[in-house]
Amino acid sequence: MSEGTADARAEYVRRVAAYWENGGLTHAAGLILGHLMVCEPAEQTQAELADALDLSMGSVSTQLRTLTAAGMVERTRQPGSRAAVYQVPQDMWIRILGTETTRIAGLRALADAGLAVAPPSRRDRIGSLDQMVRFFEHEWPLLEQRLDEFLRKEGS
Amino acid sequence: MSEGTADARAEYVRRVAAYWENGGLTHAAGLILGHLMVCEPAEQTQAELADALDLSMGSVSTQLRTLTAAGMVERTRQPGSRAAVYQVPQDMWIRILGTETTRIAGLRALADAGLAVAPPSRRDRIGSLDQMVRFFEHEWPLLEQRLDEFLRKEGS
DNA sequence: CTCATGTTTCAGTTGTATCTGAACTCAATG
DNA sequence: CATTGAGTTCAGATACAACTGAAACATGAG
Repeated sequence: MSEGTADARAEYVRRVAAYWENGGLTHAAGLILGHLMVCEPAEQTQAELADALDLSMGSVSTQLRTLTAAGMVERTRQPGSRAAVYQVPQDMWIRILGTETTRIAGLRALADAGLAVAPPSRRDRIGSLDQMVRFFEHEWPLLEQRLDEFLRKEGS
Repeated sequence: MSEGTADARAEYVRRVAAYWENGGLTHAAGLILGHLMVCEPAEQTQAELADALDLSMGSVSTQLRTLTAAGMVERTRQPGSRAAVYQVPQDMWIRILGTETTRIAGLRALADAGLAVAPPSRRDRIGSLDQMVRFFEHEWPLLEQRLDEFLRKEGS
């Protein structure tokens, strides 16, 4: 039965990896993320990850740096232990949603630059982009606010 | 001056392509999308796109199919003309936002599957994913509703 | 029905991202 | 201050996605 569970976990890890590959991560990064979602204990060393996922230390090192930079993994050093441990931060999703602001800003830049080069008589296309960006510039902060409230009410 | 404008447009097209490449599209698809944002007329044939962007007909054909499937480009056939023309639909952004629902559903599946394989004592990680998904399952439809209102008020 | 134009498909090429393994750096411990 | 284990870096191998060009296929016009 414990083997069955191990298989199920491995299968789950692959599913998570597949999901995130569509989201721009590499396969290895997805595997790490999936493993960190269900492993026991929650904190894992690079060696443990490499071993469990059958990846080289090099890959794990590189991907962990990417994931750490993206705020999807947290590195902590337990005092008195040489090895650093990695885990998914509790607020991973809040961090990810925070990056949406950057994407909206990118669209804002595209909309502004577009106005400058669009044929003067036919600005409807850029105009509709501008409209959409304005909507999100207004709504996204409100949504983040509601998320905060939601999480506070759930008491986590 | 008209050359300056042409250059500025080409530059803009590359910027749009760069933006969408981060969003998962290929370079060629991004170029097409960028061109269709500022070209005159707004409707373009495959041959015009291939010529303006220096792409092969094969690439254009393939990418247009992808973009059409994603709802980011619209194909129309003008009667009496053999060539089909392509353009960005006015409601492109609404269509794109509609696909978010699918992504949320994907996360829901991951959360549910995760509960089944997580170590019973340590469900906090999956729990926090589940929480986030619940939030968006509730909020996303409301956001789409507000978008509808917003667009109606702007009278487009 | 045949021709000409427009479009799709696909085998092959090219370019690039990813992974590995080995050499290297760093830091803690005896 | 030498040793050992952890982690990083990078050159080379591999795999894969994207693009091209040519050939097959469609469709409207004459």
